[in-house]
Amino acid sequence: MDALVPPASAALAVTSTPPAGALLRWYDRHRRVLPWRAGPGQTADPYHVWLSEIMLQQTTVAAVVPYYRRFLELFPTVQALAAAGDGAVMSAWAGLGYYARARNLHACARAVAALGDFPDDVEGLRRLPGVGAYTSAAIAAIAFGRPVVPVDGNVERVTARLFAIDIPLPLARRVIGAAAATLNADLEAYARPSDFAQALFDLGATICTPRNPACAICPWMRCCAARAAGIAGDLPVKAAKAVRPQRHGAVFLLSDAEGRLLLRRRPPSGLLGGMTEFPGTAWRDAPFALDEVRASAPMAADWRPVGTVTHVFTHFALTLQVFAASVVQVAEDLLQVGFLRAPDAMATEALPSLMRKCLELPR
DNA sequence: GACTCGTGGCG
DNA sequence: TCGCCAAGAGT
Repeated sequence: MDALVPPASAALAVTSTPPAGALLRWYDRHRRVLPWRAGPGQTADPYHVWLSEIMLQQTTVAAVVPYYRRFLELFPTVQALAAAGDGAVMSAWAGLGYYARARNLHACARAVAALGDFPDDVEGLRRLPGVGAYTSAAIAAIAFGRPVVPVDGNVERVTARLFAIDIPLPLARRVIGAAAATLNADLEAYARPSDFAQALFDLGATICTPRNPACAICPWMRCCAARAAGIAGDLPVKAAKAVRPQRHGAVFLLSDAEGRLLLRRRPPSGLLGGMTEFPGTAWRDAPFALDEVRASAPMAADWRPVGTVTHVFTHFALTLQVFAASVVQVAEDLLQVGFLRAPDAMATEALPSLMRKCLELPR
């Protein structure tokens, strides 16, 4: 690769802005109906837009929808969310992943409640916890009609293809971002920032998809450089990913005479920060031998192996050996850091999916 | 810029 | 089966 002549230079010579009108007309006809989305010609509630945007970070629409509905039931307004307890918020978020989002969500709600309302421009929004470059632009465009183009994975992909930018990500971010920012130079886009942003999302989600893009029915097929070159499906180019290490651990399901289970709280930050878990060993590269496991158990008991749980995190895979035991009474000292919960109270605990898998093993 | 940080669905 | 992927942010 010749570093002095970036491959995108030729593509960027495509100076004509893609016609926003074609995309907007397509959007008016084919827009997705989503619970946080306002109807045609209506303006969405900033609280709804913000909540959905936080939930949608690195998360599919299908996964978000039930959580979004539940949050609105539990916390109908940003003030209600601000006034809620940490446990209620983390419990409602449990299973959705990336739990720093939930902690920042709560902090952000309190900040907005203190301000009185959401800031209505990019700069103000950008200062809120959990609101970065993308999300501030998305809320500003969708909820406040600011003429900005939020660059998420969809817009990144659409833009890389439109201009045939074949610089590998993440190096290509700046070039793609600069190209994306030109998309609303078109007056029709400038006049409908909210619809234009969401049209780009919908295009990326339903036509300009990562694999097998449906170029034949794309409203921008005539101005797409990648399509013309027959390489749409190959863009954007991504850097090779690191290998995912395999880690190991053991967890203990300890129940007392009343059937209550011993839980503990994880540290407030880091992996699964602030979430509930069953006590267990630290996680390490090597599997644990049985005698090691018994020495790590929270208290002496008749520990039975009940199975194995595998779980894949973003940067490592985890295999947990799960052990169960019943005792008449849980040792007093364990309740210094841990606590007991009845099985029917597990639904309202902030248990991450990893721990739910442990709980669901037949014992 | 490079890491960290979840989860479930899909080809 | 398994790697890839999803409306990224914080450090």
